[in-house]
Amino acid sequence: MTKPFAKTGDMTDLVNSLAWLEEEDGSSQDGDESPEMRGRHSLAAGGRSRSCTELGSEDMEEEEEEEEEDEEEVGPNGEKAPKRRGPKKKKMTKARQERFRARRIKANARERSRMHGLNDALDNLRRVMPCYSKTQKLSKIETLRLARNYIWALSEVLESGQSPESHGFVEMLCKGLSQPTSNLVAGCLQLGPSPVILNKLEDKCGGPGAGGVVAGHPLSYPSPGLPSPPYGSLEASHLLHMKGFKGPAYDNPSPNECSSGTPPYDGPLTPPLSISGNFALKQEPSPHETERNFTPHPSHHAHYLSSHHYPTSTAGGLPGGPQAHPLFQTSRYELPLDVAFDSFAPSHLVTSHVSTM
DNA sequence: TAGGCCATCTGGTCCT
DNA sequence: AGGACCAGATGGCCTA
Repeated sequence: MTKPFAKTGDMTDLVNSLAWLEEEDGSSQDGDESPEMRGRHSLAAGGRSRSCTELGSEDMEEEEEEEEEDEEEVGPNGEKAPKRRGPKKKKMTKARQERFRARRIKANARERSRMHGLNDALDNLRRVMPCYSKTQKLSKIETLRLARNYIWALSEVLESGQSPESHGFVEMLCKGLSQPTSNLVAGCLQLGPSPVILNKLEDKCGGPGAGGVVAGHPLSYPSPGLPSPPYGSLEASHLLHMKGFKGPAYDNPSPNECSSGTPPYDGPLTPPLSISGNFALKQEPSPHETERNFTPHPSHHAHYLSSHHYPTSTAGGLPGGPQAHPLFQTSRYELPLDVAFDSFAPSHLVTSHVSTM
């Protein structure tokens, strides 16, 4: 942080601050600093410089006051500058300084937890996005963009009966997204495990096989000189959604034709207004808990496999497509996927909404 | 090594 | 006075 120093630019302040810090340094910066933080700040220089500047600013504040007390500021040319208006700052006594410091520490902790809350919310949002992957997280900005597009696209589905399998749907999803994210979304929709989608795409692209789909599908968003991304996943709930969807212009013959392995949702219909209830289901445990409980869809395996390479380094793709990978046959996850995803699916909202229309 | 993304600290502002 | 929110600054990590 340079701001505080910019105030005075005096190195002696830094030295003083350092001295002050030496006394307090034992207790890191905040008493409740998380292990992560400790890790991040294990670099003494980084953490220390922050503390220094921070403390420095306080010390400087104090010194400034002392210096300015009852003195008229003198300009560079010796002329007297007008006295500073406004209420005089209170003298920074030691006690006041400590209180100030304590408040700052508390404020930092609050700010940290506030940001954690924000990030948790963002994570929850990621989980209901079409291309959720635990390992390949969308960036914050991309998550928000995709969310916006997703809402937009779903609205279109509801209002105009546009098929969620249509080009338009994917195009809406990808609007304004970065190339890699667009690729990811397109890849998800192309290579998701849902036979519905695969069949449709195969019809459109003429030719079975994921490779063909990727290569030839008009929805792919090719990076110049790079192959289309490859694998990704359509979040299972979204597949459910698509399966169950019966919009006005939806021509999917029957849900039974979709044999993705996930039965159509036939539980109690969620009223359209149960958004909160729906998301209440997703009051997922803290990230630490989800670490343990995570129940990936097969498509998540694809993501898991590809995540470390996505998006641009996946030059060759998986031979035979993600579904051919052994991991899809030997899942190490035991929870029944359907259950997990039924309770997981934000698609209930849309599905039930549509089905009651 | 540059650029993107992120977590954190910080001071300012507004509100209670 | 204190909390919430915000934006700027900074430095670390990762990837192309």
